[in-house]
Amino acid sequence: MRRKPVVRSRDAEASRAAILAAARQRFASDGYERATIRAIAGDASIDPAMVIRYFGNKEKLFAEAADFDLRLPDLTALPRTRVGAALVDHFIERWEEDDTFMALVRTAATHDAAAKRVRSVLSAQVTPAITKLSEDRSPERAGLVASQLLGMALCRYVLKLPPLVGMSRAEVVAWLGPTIARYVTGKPAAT
Amino acid sequence: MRRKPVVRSRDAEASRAAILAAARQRFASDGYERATIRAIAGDASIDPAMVIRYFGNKEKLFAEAADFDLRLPDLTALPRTRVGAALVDHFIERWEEDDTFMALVRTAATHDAAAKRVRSVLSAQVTPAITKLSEDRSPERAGLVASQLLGMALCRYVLKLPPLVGMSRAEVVAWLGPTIARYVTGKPAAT
DNA sequence: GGTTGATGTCAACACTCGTTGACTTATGCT
DNA sequence: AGCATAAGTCAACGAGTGTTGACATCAACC
Repeated sequence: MRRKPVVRSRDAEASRAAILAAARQRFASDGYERATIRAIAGDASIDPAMVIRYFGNKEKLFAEAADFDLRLPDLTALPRTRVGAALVDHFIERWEEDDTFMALVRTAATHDAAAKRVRSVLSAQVTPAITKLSEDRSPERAGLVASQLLGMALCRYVLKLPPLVGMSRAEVVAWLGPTIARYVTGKPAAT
Repeated sequence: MRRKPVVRSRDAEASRAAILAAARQRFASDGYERATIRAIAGDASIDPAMVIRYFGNKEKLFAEAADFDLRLPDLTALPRTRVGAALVDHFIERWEEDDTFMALVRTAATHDAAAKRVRSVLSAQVTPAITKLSEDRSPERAGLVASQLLGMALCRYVLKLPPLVGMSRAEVVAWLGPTIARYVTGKPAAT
């Protein structure tokens, strides 16, 4: 057995991390197809062959790069009236601090594996959180919440619709808060 | 000058139309990169070279295939209470009957020209319609409407989130109607 | 019937992609 | 020092891409 070296001029872990970071950025800004292994390797100042060595193939690299956590807070601790705004605010914060999310949504539009991943995030993270807050139909409620939050993310950060880009975070929260609140605990309109 | 033939066994117009139809379907289901000219030509039973002959290049083919009209109805004729539901219903109908829309959104996620197109649809078609209904801040209102409608389209038709796919059209209208109504004529929450 | 111009076919181009395998270099151990 | 192994380099592969230009074919005119 070889001990872990103290000084590592050739550091596999560092290389892996550099590739992963570059991959996230490329997937986020270019989508799956245009984010080439060569470009990612170039950003990380690493040979393309190393990318394959460390991750097997492009699909697996994406899978690892797009593995992330929504980190939803405990919403039951909040007064009911704050739940909508809190969810929107948390989501925007999470979106803006982590490229992974954008990479996932951009890719999900054209790549099936990524779409599958989004579905599993919904059912594994969003739906359970909402189940604690509402009495019935949590899956539908979670889907509705996703439709508004992902829609805002798409329009504001991917499509960059000018009116939405120009809005402050507080404005977005003020507009979307009541919508999300109604989706979580309210009712649909009478037909 | 040569007259227009009555019987056309070799019909340029028909070929153009076939290419355009095939292109819309491919762009809609595969996105820009994966919708190859060869695949489109194959679907239309036409040589790939003809695609270039008729449309110049792939970019121009997409531009023509993704040129479409939201066909927003005159909303001022409706009672205020029906505006939200009417907008949602019209949007879903339009989405389901025309591949062009899906092609546009799928591609917009990774292709800049397509994103630009979506922005121009917003400012040229949605914002004017909403200006007639609201007293202030129509661009922001239009952006909010787009965020919810495109978000639903993305989640229901592209990502195929199961709870949303399982909902009936009437249910979607009942849930989203009040949201859209508030974005068009209501106010944000007090901070 | 022969000519002409539009329509369609074919093969090839230059390029980029993901991926592979043989090779070289550096590092930590004995 | 010498060795074993991990880390990194390099060139190439086969496949697929958009695009081009030379050639063939058909329909309408003289």
